[in-house]
Amino acid sequence: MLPKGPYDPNKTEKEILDYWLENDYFKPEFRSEQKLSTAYVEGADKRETYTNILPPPNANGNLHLGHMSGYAYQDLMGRYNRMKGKAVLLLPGKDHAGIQTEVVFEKVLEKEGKTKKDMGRKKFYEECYKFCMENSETAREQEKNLGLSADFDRELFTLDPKIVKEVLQTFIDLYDDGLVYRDKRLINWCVRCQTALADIDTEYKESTGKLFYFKYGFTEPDPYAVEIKNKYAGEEIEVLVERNKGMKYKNKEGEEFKWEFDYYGSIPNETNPADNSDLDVILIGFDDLEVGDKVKGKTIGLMLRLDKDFKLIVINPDNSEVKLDEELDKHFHRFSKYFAGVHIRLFDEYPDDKYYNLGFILATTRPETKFGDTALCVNPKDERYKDWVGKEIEVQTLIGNAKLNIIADEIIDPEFGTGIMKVTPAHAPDDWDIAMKHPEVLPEKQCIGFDGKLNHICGKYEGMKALESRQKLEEDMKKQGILVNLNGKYKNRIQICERCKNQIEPLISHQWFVDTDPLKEKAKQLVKDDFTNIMPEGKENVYLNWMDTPEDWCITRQLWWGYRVPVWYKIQPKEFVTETGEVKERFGEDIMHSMKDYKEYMKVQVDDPGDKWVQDEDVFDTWFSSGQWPVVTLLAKDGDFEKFYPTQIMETGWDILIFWVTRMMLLCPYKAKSYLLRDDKNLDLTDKEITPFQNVYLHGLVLDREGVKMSKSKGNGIDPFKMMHEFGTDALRLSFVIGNKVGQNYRLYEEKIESFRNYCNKIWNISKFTLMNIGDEQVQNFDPDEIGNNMEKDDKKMIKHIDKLIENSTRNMDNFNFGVVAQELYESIWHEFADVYLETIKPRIYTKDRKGNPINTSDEAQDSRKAALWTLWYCLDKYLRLLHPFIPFITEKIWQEFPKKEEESETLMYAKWPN
RNA sequence: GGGCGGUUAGCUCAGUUGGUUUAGAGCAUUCGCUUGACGUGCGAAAGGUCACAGGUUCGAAUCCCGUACCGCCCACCA
Repeated sequence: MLPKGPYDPNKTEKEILDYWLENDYFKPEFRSEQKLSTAYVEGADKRETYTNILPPPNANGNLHLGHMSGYAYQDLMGRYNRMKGKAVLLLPGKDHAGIQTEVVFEKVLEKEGKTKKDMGRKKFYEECYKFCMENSETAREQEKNLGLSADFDRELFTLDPKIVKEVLQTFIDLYDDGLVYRDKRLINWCVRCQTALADIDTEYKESTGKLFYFKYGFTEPDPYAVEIKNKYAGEEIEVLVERNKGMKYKNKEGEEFKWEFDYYGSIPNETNPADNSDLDVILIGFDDLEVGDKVKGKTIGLMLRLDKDFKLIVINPDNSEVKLDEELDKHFHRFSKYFAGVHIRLFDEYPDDKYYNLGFILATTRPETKFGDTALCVNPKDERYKDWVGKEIEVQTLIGNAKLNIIADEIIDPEFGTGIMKVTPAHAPDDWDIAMKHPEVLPEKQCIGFDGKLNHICGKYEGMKALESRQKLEEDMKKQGILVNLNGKYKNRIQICERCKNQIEPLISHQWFVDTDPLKEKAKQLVKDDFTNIMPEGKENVYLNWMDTPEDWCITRQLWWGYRVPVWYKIQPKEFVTETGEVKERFGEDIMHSMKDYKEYMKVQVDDPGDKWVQDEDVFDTWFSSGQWPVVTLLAKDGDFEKFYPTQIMETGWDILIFWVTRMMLLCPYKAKSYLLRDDKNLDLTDKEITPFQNVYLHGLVLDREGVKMSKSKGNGIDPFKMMHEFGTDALRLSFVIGNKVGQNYRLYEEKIESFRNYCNKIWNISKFTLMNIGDEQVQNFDPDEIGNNMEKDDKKMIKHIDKLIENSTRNMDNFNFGVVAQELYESIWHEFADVYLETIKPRIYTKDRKGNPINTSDEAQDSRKAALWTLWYCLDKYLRLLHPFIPFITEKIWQEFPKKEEESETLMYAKWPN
């Protein structure tokens, strides 16, 4: 008998959980003596295995709703497969989560007034390990409370010695196979975290900044420009209006465009000292002019162009309305778009000859990287700069003169800025690529250090933080006449660290990289050939697209928390920047070695080679280890790999498809292969044997009521444990699943969970009603044939309905349509079974009327009653089985009281899925 | 710039290889109900041109083409 009153989840769950755990039901090795149990095995266990290596949550904090929703899916699939007769292994774990944990733990230390540096590497590692172990314990309890039927004795931490051993071995294998290498390269550097980051560990943020147009002016003033300046500065002159609005020009592609300007003229009867033609004049502040008019104005400045076609700027002194800044800005942009190196000098602002030099105008958002420029680059098709390509120029900078090559590359967009770019290979990814393509461009001239400050090659700016120096540079460039224009509201996107949100500084440094090309090929093919199937289907494209990006994977991080790289150097390598900004690494005798030469100074092995050898300071990217998770977890216990690999499913959120699933698909097939070939190099392995999982099920993210992703910082999260306490774990689990489909985000709020609490209570009451009416009857032992003969129309209809439901449910479970299954069950049990069937049979099953007089006493009525009771029993039996994967606690509790055949499984967990 | 998803009742969402039905559920709304499992309930009601426009079909929310709007991911912006 079930207790009276509404369903009490808190009490029941504890009782049922203990029951499950005490009996080792969560272990794949569980065997039962009961013949109807799916764990009943005669002789050796030859049950098919079903394995799900669970995504390990980060060991640095509490579990949240997102974790819980994943567990709900993982567990329901596990329980379903258990009921289908498979030996089910759900293998739990906890992730050390490298950089994230280091950041979190540093904050913990900060509160205690301690720092990482004070503690030292060893102590820090130990303390952080302890911190993670404590958190893991809490998380483990929470996982258990959710009813997650995982084998907790097999739980692993990513820094567990057994795991570490295998992860390091993978690195060594990759090295031996030439798939990892050490290289000096431009990487994303987080100045706050003091580590390199892979592209994927960075984000972009919208920002409004300044776009600086500055001049790389030639070292000598242009004599003609000086001559014009000296002749006309401040003069009143008469100008002949030459042309009017709408003159047509041809642009660099040969297309005609309309060059709109206001007024334009020439100085009659004068000789241009530059080339003996009339000197062109830009007129500002004159109205309604006609060609042929003569006007008087004051010369206020000179527009200089790289091709020496100078233009004098003349303003109408009588027009007080003219806004000079706007007018000049307009002209600057018009001219710079079509002509090389246009800039404007105002006679009174720039009286000295030295300002009248020619030079290139460049646009940049990061003037502080100027000191690292090693070339100028233009588009090869750009007519404006064609003649300059291949030449070397000497230009003025804020800290002295510099020589720069002018090169051409398709990557340059002629439309951007002035169509000419400064190449700063040590501080910008595109520039680095250009330097790699053009051997004449020096790639390494670093002017910003790992501390994010300008270094010694920046002269008086040394020691300033990159961002701080920008203001100072702006002032100085203005003072020296180098800044020719400034767009103060330029919108761009800045790259930031995913973890700490500080701006990324691209820097050159030595790191270890995985040559991903061959691994990506394999990973792509495994999915294309359906050895691994990704759900939802649409995400397969995302996966394949990522596999097509050619970039190698930077796997070293300059942290303390993680797997220390198993590489030893003869003398500790230390990066430094030479007098000229070149990045070097100190190896023994201060020599830069090629990769081949490295080997003399470097050993890749786990054990310490002894004196004079120092271990690499770096640790591996956390994804390098979690990317091997399905293999290394199974290698931790003897025989597991052989038994459980490849696994059947990887269930995780779609948001980490790129982060994690891709990495597993890169490393697991490789790792599985290299493990299997350890003893027998000639083994012939099939793709089916090495792929880590047959299916990838990507669940949606949990959103709040408004459709916004739940997060700590927004404070819109729901505490799953509060929900479990208030409404029951089954209700919470159901709320993740019901009416939801693969890959789709879904909104969650209390009322939803509450409604499933009500549903559980309904099931409770239906069961109470059923058991109460069955009473002492041995329904389970009734002869179905005899009952069939006595059945009435309602019974048959109900049986037919439930048979159809079973068929649908099984098909949908197999097709991963769990939301549909749960919803159909919901509607069936409530609106068919309870609302209709239960009500119609009441008159048949009661033995007494309202007054207590016996009824239904005739043989015929008794037969009919038995048929109804049997049907009740039959249906509830099926419902309990079908519902169990979704709401395990309440169904198990009812199952315990439910009339069962003698050989039936004692636990619903191993009761057969109906068919 | 490349890709993906969504658009169905007031709100949140299902709709399972096109057809069992008048397109369903939950929440909210209205009316009624101490009916012997359940008020965490029961009975009833109201609420939808399935984004828009075309096509395929005996038949379309479902398949195809296009449009609009919303959301997301990736790449790039000197």
